[in-house]
Amino acid sequence: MVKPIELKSVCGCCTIRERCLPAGLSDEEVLVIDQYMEHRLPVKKGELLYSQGDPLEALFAISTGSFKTLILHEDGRSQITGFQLSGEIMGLDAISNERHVSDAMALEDSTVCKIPYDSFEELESEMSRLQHNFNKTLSSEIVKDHNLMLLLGSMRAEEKMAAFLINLSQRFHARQQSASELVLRMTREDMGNYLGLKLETVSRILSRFADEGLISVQGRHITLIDEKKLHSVTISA
Amino acid sequence: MVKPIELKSVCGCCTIRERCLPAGLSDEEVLVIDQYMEHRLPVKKGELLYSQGDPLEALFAISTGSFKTLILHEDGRSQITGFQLSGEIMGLDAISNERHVSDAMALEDSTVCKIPYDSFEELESEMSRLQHNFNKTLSSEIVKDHNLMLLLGSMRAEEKMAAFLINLSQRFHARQQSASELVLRMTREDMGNYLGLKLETVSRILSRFADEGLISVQGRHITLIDEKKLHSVTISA
DNA sequence: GTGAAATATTGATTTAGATCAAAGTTGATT
DNA sequence: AATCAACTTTGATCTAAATCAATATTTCAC
Repeated sequence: MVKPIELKSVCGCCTIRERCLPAGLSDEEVLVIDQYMEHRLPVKKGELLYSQGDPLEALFAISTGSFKTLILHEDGRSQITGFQLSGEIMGLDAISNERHVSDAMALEDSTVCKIPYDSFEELESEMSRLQHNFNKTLSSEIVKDHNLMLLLGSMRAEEKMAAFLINLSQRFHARQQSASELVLRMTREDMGNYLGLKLETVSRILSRFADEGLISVQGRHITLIDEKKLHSVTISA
Repeated sequence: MVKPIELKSVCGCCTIRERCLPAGLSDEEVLVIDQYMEHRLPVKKGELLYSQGDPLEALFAISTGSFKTLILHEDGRSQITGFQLSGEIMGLDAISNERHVSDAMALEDSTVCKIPYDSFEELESEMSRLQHNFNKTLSSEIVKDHNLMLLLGSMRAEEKMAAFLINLSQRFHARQQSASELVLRMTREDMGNYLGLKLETVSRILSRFADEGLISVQGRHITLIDEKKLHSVTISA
């Protein structure tokens, strides 16, 4: 009889291991991290994983599904700061003052892996590779945010929409999903909020792109038809 | 004769020590970090500390003066991602893929302290307090960026300008400078770029604020007169 | 100190996207 | 399968900010 190896390691056998926090770690290291985590907790569509003001207890990695994160202004306005897909880490903005400053809402029925932040910092000091990864994770978030600032600050509506679709396409592709058949999980209003546009503008521009043969639109199912042309929209008025 | 103590520790005696990377570290720890740094390197107004594409060699802390950081889009557009003051760390976005993705330009004659990134990561694994601080530093940058997204995505021009002035005022105040007498080091165009506005709009709104008695404007010297009213501009149309 | 270049202000006009409004469409729930 | 609520599309109109344009002012190099 063959002896089962590492039955206990959930991360070790996870299909997204190399696109998640344990990327590049040894099996032994992953096994250690594993012990501190809660794996694949279900979150129903529309549920909040955490909200503004909650004390930081843990970081979350998306196992399956997707989320939106948003911050609230005192006058009631909100800004969606990102749409997160599998392998992406949520809660990073809470490290700053040990309280969440954003809400994280599931866009579909999802599962997340949870690691207490205290444990995480301990593991970090024991595994320099984990520390290195985490610095990169945080830095990538900053780069991503800066790119969104460029989009929000200087792009026109069509350019924003094209950039958004291309970005989603690339991220789906990295997850072995189709790069051209996009199933959007967010509303037109969410897209607009994220891009600094009104929902009507989002709708109009999707229709226009469809008229021009760049994409086809059936509700939230969008097919990229001419990705090259779509890309050219993002770099020229 | 009195024996001088810790003559070698530059950070140890630095007036901004507690608002900089060594915040909260022991004198011994600071002394260690000190050995790896180059202190108070001068950077002339208009000079680039690093630019997009440069390999990440070091992180920089501003000792005196100020900088703007900006990213460039392939079509020539740019977005200023921040204005940095003393004690703030620059180069964080380069950790992600070990290359700078932004330019950092001195807005006035300035001095910076430089720490090689390799050394920094080693120090981090030896000093858990430093690691903790650095996680917070990176997270704060993310929070700051998210707030700018809210501004760029959903605020009107007047609200943006008011929020900008209040933010600068607070940061000057934290540095023992006047919270009401602001000496701006950036052009109207820089402000506009940062806020997603054109320079004419920046100029007009400053004039309007002055007409309404909220501020007074003499070129780049701006005095906040009615800060309460100014704040109310940021939370209501 | 002088002149040129860079920066800032103000006015007139235009326009991209917001707002207001009215149907459609989708999908969840009973 | 019917119903209701949430979401989406499309049209007409409005408006905040951009653009175009003309001076004014500041700054810096010589």
